[in-house]
Amino acid sequence: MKLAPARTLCPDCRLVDLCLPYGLHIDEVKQLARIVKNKRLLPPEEYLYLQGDECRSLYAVKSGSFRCFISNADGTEQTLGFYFPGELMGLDSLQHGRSTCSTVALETGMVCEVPLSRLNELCTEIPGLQIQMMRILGKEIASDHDQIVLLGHSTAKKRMATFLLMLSRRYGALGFSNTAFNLSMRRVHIANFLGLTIETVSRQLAELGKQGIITIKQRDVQINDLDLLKAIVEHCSAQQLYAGQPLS
Amino acid sequence: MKLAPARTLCPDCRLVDLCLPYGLHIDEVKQLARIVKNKRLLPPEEYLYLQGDECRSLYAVKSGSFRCFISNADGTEQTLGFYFPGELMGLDSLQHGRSTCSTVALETGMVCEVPLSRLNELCTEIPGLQIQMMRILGKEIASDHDQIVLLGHSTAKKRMATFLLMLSRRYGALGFSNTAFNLSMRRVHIANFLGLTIETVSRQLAELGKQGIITIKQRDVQINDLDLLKAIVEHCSAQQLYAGQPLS
DNA sequence: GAATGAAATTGATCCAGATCAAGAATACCG
DNA sequence: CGGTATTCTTGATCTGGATCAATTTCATTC
Repeated sequence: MKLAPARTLCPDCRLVDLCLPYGLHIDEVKQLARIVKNKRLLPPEEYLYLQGDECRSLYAVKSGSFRCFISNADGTEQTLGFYFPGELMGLDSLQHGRSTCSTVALETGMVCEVPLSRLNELCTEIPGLQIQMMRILGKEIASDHDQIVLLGHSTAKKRMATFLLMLSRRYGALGFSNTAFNLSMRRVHIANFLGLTIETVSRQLAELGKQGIITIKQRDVQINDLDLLKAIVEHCSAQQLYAGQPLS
Repeated sequence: MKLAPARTLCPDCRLVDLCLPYGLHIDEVKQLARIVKNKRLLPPEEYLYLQGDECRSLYAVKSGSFRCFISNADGTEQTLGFYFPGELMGLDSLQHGRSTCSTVALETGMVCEVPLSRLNELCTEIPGLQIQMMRILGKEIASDHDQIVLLGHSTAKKRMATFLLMLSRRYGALGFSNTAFNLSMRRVHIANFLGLTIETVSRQLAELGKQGIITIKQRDVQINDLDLLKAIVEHCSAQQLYAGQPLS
């Protein structure tokens, strides 16, 4: 998922309208580009930052995808989310200047580092940038809320369907197909994100496959019936949807 | 939980160091106080705003407590969190100017309304205020992450213990006792917040009572052994802690 | 292309917490 | 104060997803 060549600056970046500069005037974008430093290329499995690290920057995803997670005292992990191009990582460190989670590259990826001190200064000069920061933070909060609802109230099937639809929407927004994509994360990370075990993830994917709603081969996903997937999310269980008609 | 008389302005409010003005100079606090409007008194069960409402303000809790929740299509609710004095409600509406959740008073409470347009203006004039906003937003994100971890990975007992400790910490921070307090929410809201049923909440509380860790009578909670409660959260199940020694 | 190891699938069993079903305690109100 | 409606507790049973246990599939390396 490489969207832009490495040295592109914000004004020429394809992600300009999906990222921090959204809504800014061209000269404001140039100002912002001036404070962005250290574009960094990360190979798969490399950590961007670790839980507890001092963290005085935000990181925008330029290409690739990332996984953010919390390590518990008992050695287990909880995946908090996945990040795709145009999204801002490290927002939780705004609280104390220290990250409360770790972030790792799922595939080769590039990030743009935005030092917080410079960003704060620029926010006072460019009101639109401050508004956009608030929008991004509000969005992060709203999406965390969605995750809380998902983990608090849903069956395994609904969690799986919600996950696939979330990927579909985000890939679509980036200009990729919203019905055929490649999972950049392993089953264990999906399981971990959805509060399930890998066995359950595997079984749910298999069942969606048997019902013809998706076709899945390892990491390759093809969504055959987006509406049915949405129906699973809106109602509760897929069985109900099929009541009275034979499957497969 | 009435901390301050109704008409107190920010500079004289007891919550000044727990709320939005934290870290500001006295004249900056006065500037902030000038944009705060419509202190509103809400009786129990009254809604501050509804899911989907246009929402161009943030609301600081001055007294009382509030519950924030999302209503699902199937009629179920997910409680996202509880708000106590000094905390800021409505942060998710920063995304689109529309609230993604409903907020309701649990008991008689007072809120201070902070119009977003004025707040944004003031943030460009007072760098400390902008920093504080970022801190508050980062804190909200980090606490949502904690909730995701709790819902994704914990037994009923651990959820219950975590909940009690969270209340203990927050009441303590407000200057109240951190070992004896009154629950302002019903069992159903606790259940709903923790992704459990009321029956499970009731049973877990009863068991903590039998073990002598807490004493609970309806809404009155007395924590007898804070360390043991912490141990339940850090380890996994209380049974392990008691291995080998008779209970009660 | 065979050998090794990691990741994913599939099957069998188990259990924590949900659900169902009474009761008990408390609050509300005329 | 008694009657009614909520809210909470407690007990009995059930079940979705976890756990345990093989396989199978895929990726990597020589």
